[in-house]
Amino acid sequence: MNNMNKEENYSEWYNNIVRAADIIDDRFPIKGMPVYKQYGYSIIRYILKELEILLDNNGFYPSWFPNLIPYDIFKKESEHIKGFENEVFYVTPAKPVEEERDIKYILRPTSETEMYYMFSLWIKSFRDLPLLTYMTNTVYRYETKATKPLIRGRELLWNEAHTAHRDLDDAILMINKSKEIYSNLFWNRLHIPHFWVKRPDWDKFAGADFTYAAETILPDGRFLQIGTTHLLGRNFSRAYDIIFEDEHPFIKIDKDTLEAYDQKNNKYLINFEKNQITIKYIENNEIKLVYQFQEHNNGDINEGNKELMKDIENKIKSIFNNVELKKQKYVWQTSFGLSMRTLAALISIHGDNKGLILPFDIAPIQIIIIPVYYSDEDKNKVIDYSIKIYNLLRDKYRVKIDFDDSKSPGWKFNNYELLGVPLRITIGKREIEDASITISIRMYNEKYYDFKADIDNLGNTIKKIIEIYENKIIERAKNYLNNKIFKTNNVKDIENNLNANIVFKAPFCMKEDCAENVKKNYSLDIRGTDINPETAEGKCIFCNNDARYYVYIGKSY
RNA sequence: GGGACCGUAGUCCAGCUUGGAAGGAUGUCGGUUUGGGGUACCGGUGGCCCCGGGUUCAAAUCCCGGCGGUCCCA
Repeated sequence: MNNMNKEENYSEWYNNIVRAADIIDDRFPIKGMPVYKQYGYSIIRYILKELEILLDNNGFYPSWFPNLIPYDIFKKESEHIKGFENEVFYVTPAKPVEEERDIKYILRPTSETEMYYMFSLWIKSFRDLPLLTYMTNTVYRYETKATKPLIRGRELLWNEAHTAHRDLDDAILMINKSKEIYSNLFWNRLHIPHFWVKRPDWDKFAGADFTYAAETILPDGRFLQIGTTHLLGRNFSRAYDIIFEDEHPFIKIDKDTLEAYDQKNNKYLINFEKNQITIKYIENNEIKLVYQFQEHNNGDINEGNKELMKDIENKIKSIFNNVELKKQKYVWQTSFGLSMRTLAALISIHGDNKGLILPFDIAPIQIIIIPVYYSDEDKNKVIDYSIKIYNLLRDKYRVKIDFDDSKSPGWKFNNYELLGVPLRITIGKREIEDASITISIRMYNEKYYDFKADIDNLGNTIKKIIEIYENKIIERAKNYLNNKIFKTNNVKDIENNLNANIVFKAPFCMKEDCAENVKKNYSLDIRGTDINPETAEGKCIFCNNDARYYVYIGKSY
């Protein structure tokens, strides 16, 4: 290993550790397509398993769609193709490509298009909704820039979830649910500090109405997106004809009719705002919200209350002449994904100069038993005793004894530290003599911390020690972001800290050309606003236009 | 999109400027030793010097093209 100093040179440390700890082997001769080795792939499987259990518990079911997508199906949604067409791998069946029409298939860069083609065949009734499915798979994007194992590659191992809903409200609930699921995984299982931002419009997923992203910050002060969730609205259902017949019709009233009606009748309160039309109905001197339609609806009005709906349906029909009642509706959709960048974040944030540090649940080896002996006579006793301990633990934990005679105990200590094994049990003459064991905890940048324990109450002792171990990781994770975000109202603070390995939070105008200037002048990205935005009373620190919110600004992967 | 640097044993690298017998460390294998924080020593093993073309009596070395990688800037 060249450099294992995380503080000194994070990038080099990272590249070294993913190789040394047997996560990946990137000598496979295609750029951005490393081989996942047994130890790394095991960790990945434990992470994905935790995620899949969470999805299953929330009503999702797994599915598999082919790796190839017919080119003409891929091309249906115009915004989507704009975002991806320059980075897809084209596949042709044993024939040289001369023109575009020779391209038959693409390797999926993400699965919206192929899945939604099928959704349109599957979804016929409101009873088919919501449709919730996920797929753990690989997708392919022809990255031309620098690739980095697990962070940016041409083959991307991830889990993508796709949903279809009756209405906007239900889709929004799913967006929130997806954030909960991901944050649950990040905080409770993996202890990865993160926060959610809303991407600026110019940076949202191609084909989405909006995109939320879970961001963390790596030790070098750059953002790493570890999860995203998109409100797809009805952009894809329109392109792929995902239409269902609903219980109630929606009511299409043209704007002129509504406005004319509003002026001569005060029974219905019809309110036009910037992006929203609200219709309220007065009954028994009570004002009830009847319809609300936002820009997503694009002229269609969603029902609120079911019973009221039928009633209103008839009333509206009797009042307006040119009202159109339709039960055929386009579904509302969301999609969200979580890639093995999660593992990159886990390695980068928890790891130290000795190697990996893994949350207990996802460690491929949770407890390593290392026998220590000086003579053949001792050896037999020590190994018998080790097997005895192993048998006490094997049902509950992933435990392993290292019998390898060709490596010294010291070598093994260092090796399992590198692999991030949480607990180590050392067994030698001393332990046999007083029927004890020595349990040690993997510590951040320090030697293992030793505990002496009796065999009698081993189960409980181990449980307590696991708790100590986990709490140490959680404690560090909680404090991790404290010094990484610099909140400021002064552009000088940014200029003076461009090389400080931190990100900034500052009032920003949300204009794309201003963001382009920031990129040009400082090489910083406008990453997005908090999910619950922090109001800024003032001016954009870059262009001095009005700024409504604080946004996150920094370098990113 | 623009630029800089790099590719030599499984790994990390020296050699290239000034063309002339492919080197070291590490790993790996055999052995002795050692073992509670990467034991030490001895012996062996391992190379289409990234690929293709060119210049030359002669190319790891110089030139052109490609492939692969690292980093910086937009």
